[in-house]
Formats: sequence, C-alpha cells, structure tokens
Amino acid sequence: MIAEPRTTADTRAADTDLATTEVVDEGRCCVPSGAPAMSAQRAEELSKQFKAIADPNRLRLVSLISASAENEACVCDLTEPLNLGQPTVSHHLKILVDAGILHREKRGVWAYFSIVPGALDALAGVLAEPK
Amino acid sequence: MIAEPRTTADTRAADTDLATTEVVDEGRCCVPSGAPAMSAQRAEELSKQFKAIADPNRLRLVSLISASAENEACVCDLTEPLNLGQPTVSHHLKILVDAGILHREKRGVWAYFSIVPGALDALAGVLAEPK
DNA sequence: GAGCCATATCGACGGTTGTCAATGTGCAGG
DNA sequence: CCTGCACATTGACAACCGTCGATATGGCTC
Repeated sequence: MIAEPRTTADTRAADTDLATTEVVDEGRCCVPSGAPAMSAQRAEELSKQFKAIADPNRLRLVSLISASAENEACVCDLTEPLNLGQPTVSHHLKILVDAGILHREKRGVWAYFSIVPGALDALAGVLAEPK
Repeated sequence: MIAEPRTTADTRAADTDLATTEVVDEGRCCVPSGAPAMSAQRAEELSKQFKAIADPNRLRLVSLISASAENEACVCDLTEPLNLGQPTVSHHLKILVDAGILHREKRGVWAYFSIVPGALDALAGVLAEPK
C-alpha cells in the first residue's frame, strides 16, 4: 500500500553480505528496515481527505449524491434522508468540498453538489495493496 | 425560467398504494430520494474503519508495516520513525487492530503487527464503487 | 525467586469535532 | 420597495480524540 517514495529494492542492504555464521536474528526485534515510510507531510494531506470521509453522515452524503439521478444533489435533497438540520448538512458539505471530494455549483437559489471526478478513486488507489 | 428544479423525469411513478389525495408540492427542488442510499448502520461500520486510517500517524504506521521486509513490525520498530512515545504508538496500533486493519501476533516478548490481507482493498472497493 | 525488558493500560490534559439555534447573505417574485 | 426561499455562517456546548507520564502485565534470563 502506502510505500511512497518507491526507492525500490534494497530494503535490507544491511545484513546482507556477512555470510553469517549463525542463524539470523534471534535476539533482535527491531530491524532497521531501510524502507522509507510515507512522509509526515503526505500523511497529513491524506489524513484530511480520509477524515472528510470518516464520518458516517458524510459517507451517506457521498452515497446519496453518487446514487442520485444526475450525480448531483442540493442541500434540501440531503437534509431529510439524514435526519439532520440544514446548517449541519451544509457544514458537512463544506468539509467535503474543502477536502476536494465534492464540487459545489450554485445555480439560481440552489447549490448543487457533485463528486469531483477521480477524487475517490485517488483515495482508493492509496489503499491498494502493492502485491 | 432559470434553474428549473431538476425536472424529475422519473418520479418513481404512481406511488400507488394508500391513495394519498394530497397534492404534491411541485415547487420543490428536491426529488424524494429514489435511490437507496447507504444505510446508517453500514455507514457506521465503514466510518470506524476510515476513522482508523484517517489519522496521519496511523497512516504512517500502516505505511511502515506494509513497507517493511516481512510485512510485519513490532512496536519498537515504530516508535522511533514516528517520533512518538511507546504508549501512544501502542494506542494507535490498538485502534487499527480493533478496526480489523492490523493483525497482532505476540511472539515471545515482542508483538508483531501485520496488515490483515484484503482489509485495505475492501475499503478501497467502497470508494471505487459509488458510480 | 529477582530483575529486566517489551507492551499494554490508566488518568489526565488540551485540542478537535458534530450538532443545533440564531443569524446573515443572495436571489427571485410580487 | 418588501417578502420568501435556499443556503452559509456564527457561537455555543457536549463528546470525542491524540498525546503524555505513570503504572501494570507478562515473558525471558539469570
């Protein structure tokens, strides 16, 4: 999954040569494991997007929008099925928009929300196992 | 004239039973949610898993484990790269285990954590599915 | 046994989050 | 003009979350 910098291969340059006279690690727990982890900065970015989805009501919002006829919905479409107040729904939608997951388009009095193409796929790609 | 409230070509037709003599208010912008959205219960389940990942440090934990040589790591492997205390790392790992994302196996004094096969793929599938 | 070690758990602290009532902002129609 | 509507924003509050220090648990070695 999230092996980011892909510096590829190596992974255990150490411990290689040394034609070991003995069985490998026995008393060792911690392998240096030169594998580079995800950077703190990228983790922060991804965290923002995942946090936007990691709320049950926001999950249902995305579900409702993507399941709607035209792949878009306005706020009044969404308050009732979630049984939430209008300000609360508006607040959740703002979070999703700020995270780059939803797109907001105002037409007349109504505001229509749609899913940013590829946004969810990008997140799904992060979770894909590097088999 | 402007912004016609999304004329619902569908309208679920009829709505037969219980002949409601009530006239439907047509001034609505909102279609009465024809599509079945994600259930609140399922949203709650998924939320727990996404919340487990939606933390920058836990993202890096998963990254570190999946990038390690044997796809497993013990706590002492993880405290240093994250620059966090051991109790904190242990706490994060517990959350990931409870969410079904990590597997904990104690061997001797050490506890080795590995990624549950398919767990992340399942989450990725949820994000790709809405379509 | 005693002692060390790697983890887990507990208690407490500040920061964040989800929710609602009240209010503000823009747009359309009479 | 003014009124009504759809939506956004504010402020407040309770609940939750991430972090740490202190402590407990359980296995290993002597």
